[in-house]
Amino acid sequence: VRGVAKLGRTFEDGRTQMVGLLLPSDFIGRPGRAKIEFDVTATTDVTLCCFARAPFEALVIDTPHVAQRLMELALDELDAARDWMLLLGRKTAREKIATFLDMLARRSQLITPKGAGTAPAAALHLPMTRDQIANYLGLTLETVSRQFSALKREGIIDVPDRRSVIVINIDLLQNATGDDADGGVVA
Amino acid sequence: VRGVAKLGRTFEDGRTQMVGLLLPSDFIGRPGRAKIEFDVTATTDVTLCCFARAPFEALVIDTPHVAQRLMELALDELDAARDWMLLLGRKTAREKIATFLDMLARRSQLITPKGAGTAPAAALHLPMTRDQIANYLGLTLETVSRQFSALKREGIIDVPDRRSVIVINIDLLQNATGDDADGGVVA
DNA sequence: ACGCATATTTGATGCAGATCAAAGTTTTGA
DNA sequence: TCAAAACTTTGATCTGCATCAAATATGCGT
Repeated sequence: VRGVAKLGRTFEDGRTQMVGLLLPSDFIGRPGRAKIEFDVTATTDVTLCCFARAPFEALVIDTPHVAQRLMELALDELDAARDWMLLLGRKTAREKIATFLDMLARRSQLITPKGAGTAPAAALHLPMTRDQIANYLGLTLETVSRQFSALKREGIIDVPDRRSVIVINIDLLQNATGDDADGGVVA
Repeated sequence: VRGVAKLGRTFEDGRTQMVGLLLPSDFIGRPGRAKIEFDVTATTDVTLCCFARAPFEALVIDTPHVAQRLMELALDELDAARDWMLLLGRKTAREKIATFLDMLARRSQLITPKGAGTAPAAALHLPMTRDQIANYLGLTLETVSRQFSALKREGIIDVPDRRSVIVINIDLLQNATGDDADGGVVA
């Protein structure tokens, strides 16, 4: 209902990889499965809304719309997971950071669209530490820090404090993501 | 219905990443979405079963079980995608190859469980070229080839021809995957 | 305000895997 | 059966990111 949590897994030897971000309205767990195979860690104070399993499963079976809606959520998450696979498998450190910041920029624009028109110099709040960002992107915290510094040196972003980023040049940032520039229009 | 296809995406500069393998009984596309944002490429001859969108969407809305079943499929794929993220983000080349072979070994055992008991020296058929394996694992084809050679040198596998792998020592192979050894039993 | 704990930046170095290059090997088709 | 094309292996070298290490900044409790 409220707060941010992360979904991840840890190897025996300490390596960790975050596989998803849980935001308000997301679900944890699934009907028909007693356990989930990932760690869920709250990154802020979190308010949960719990359902007892048996009644909830009954609800899913009885109410057509519920299963339908859950299916849509699952498919959305699947698409997001696949985008993330692309990032983890093929992007460079710089592209990963740029993609991450661009994602935050887009999301915060959705949240505060009345901000400043096309939103030049939007200030983003980072919801996590460098360490957590590194886990999310499949990097180390040092590399994350270096890429932040590099983007700052190039005048693309500014980092006034450790939890904020100001995007100075969104075009250059998007260039650095490595994604296709066009809107995906294909013949 | 029949055959194997891959789901992936290609960057402008030629980099590609496969994000999923489509096997018989998997779905392509989703209700309520006209396009999908990934490439679908057949790797073998394929037989498809098509549904017209409008009637199918009506079916999903009307029939409770269908949405429920699709949700389960989507959630299964989501779990698989997340496992894959772990592999792409944090595993070494050796671990990726071992994981891939172990996955094939498990799957082929399901398909031919009557093979040879605990299946020592199971011969696996590789459904793809080194190049495609590399795309799947976020590696280059040369690295894939080298890791195959290394595992062969160590006597863990044998590679009689380019489309087959014989697992000589499944325990050593699983050790090399980097996954937890235990069956996931936690207090 | 002070000192400690935690987070971040920056530097130096090493290595895994990418890239470049060339030599096999298997398949295809005439 | 032979040549051409496609795929694979192997070698040499390079590079980006991890790792190791230390200095600096920030926030927090007292």
